[in-house]
Amino acid sequence: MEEELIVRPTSETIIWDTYRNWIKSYRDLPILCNQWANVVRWEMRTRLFLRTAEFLWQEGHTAHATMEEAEIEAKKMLGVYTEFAEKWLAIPVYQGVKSANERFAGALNTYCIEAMMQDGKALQAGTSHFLGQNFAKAFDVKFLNKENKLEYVWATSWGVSTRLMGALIMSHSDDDGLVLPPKIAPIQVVIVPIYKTDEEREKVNSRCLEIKAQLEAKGLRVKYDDRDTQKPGFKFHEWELKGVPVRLAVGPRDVENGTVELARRDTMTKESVAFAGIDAHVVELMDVIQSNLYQKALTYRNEHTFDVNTWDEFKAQVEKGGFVHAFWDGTTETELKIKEETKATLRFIPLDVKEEEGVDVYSGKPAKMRVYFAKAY
RNA sequence: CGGGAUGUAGCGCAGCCCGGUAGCGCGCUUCGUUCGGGACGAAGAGGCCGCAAGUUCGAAUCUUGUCAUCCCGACCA
Repeated sequence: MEEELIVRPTSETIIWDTYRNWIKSYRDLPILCNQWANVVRWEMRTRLFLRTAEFLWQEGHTAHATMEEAEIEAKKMLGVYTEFAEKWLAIPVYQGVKSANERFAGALNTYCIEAMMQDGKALQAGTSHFLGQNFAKAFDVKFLNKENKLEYVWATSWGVSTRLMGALIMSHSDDDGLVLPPKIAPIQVVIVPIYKTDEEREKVNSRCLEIKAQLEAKGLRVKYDDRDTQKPGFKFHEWELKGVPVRLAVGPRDVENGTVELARRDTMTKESVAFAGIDAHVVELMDVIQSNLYQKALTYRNEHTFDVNTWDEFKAQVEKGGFVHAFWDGTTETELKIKEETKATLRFIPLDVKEEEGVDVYSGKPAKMRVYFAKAY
């Protein structure tokens, strides 16, 4: 091949090989490279969307002159991911730090956001690593600082992947299909006309077009399903399956009465609303649905997070699913034993963990904090 | 990689044990009646039975090989 093809599990080696050539002075710092790339992993067992042998992800790599600056960057990106998950995908996440055992190889700290799926299993939704000077040393990336001294750079890397699509699906969907938060729904509103005769169709059609124009003027993404080949009931189910947040149905009676039938995907409720002011009503509803989905997922997550104090409780709860919040003595040994006996992994140490006195739920040794365990994807 | 299973019409499956030249549901086509929550009736179209050998008068069915897919088993997005 003329072009070099690189198959990789992550791009650190490519990036750092390049950084060595790019970074010479403190004036070259900080530096940030962001890319979307396909990466491959050897997976014993794959899982659609959540664990695939090849996946598309976004990865960022930064290098800094100081440790502080790199730490701030790593946490900043965790914040960006948190905001995206919660505000856009409506998926509540816990922010945490991985234990030494779960840490990314080569990182000093691995920050993560962890979500709870509807089946009670945890899912890591994104990570941000504080790499310290490890990669700089491994790839010999040094710079001259203001004092004219040679120093290794401090680094971070962070990423999210198409796994987020799996998280989205598993967080909100129900037996009727996909449920999409308005902010990311490709179609936010679908309009379905109802008619029997050509005459009715004519009337209903112009009303629907009117509504569509009004909604689009407000910046909404609207689909007018005027297919004459499918009947209304069929269309209702089809758009529900695809997760469209709001459906408007307009029939002869509505045109007559100046109303529109409005159905919400998140609550599966229907109501008759006035045609006048429908645009403002729907715009407002987008926010209502967005926050309702988040709230629902948050309630679910909270109801599936349990404080546990004994080993028996621990085992029983892990079996049932959810996050288990328990004292940990801080050793890898205990962490591995717990995993061996329950298949639960230490998901994270909360970012805002508070020190408190306790005894480890497994070893009975003194513990200084509670951490989160769960079975995970 | 280890264990288990499955490949038959566009999709989901039955038939295989007890060989006789393939059937059901959905979907598709036509006509009529329907049309505010996945319509109904009637008539149709559609299949080298994963692939290759073998046994047999005859193979979707038995034998062997081969390919593919799925599920289960300790992971680092």
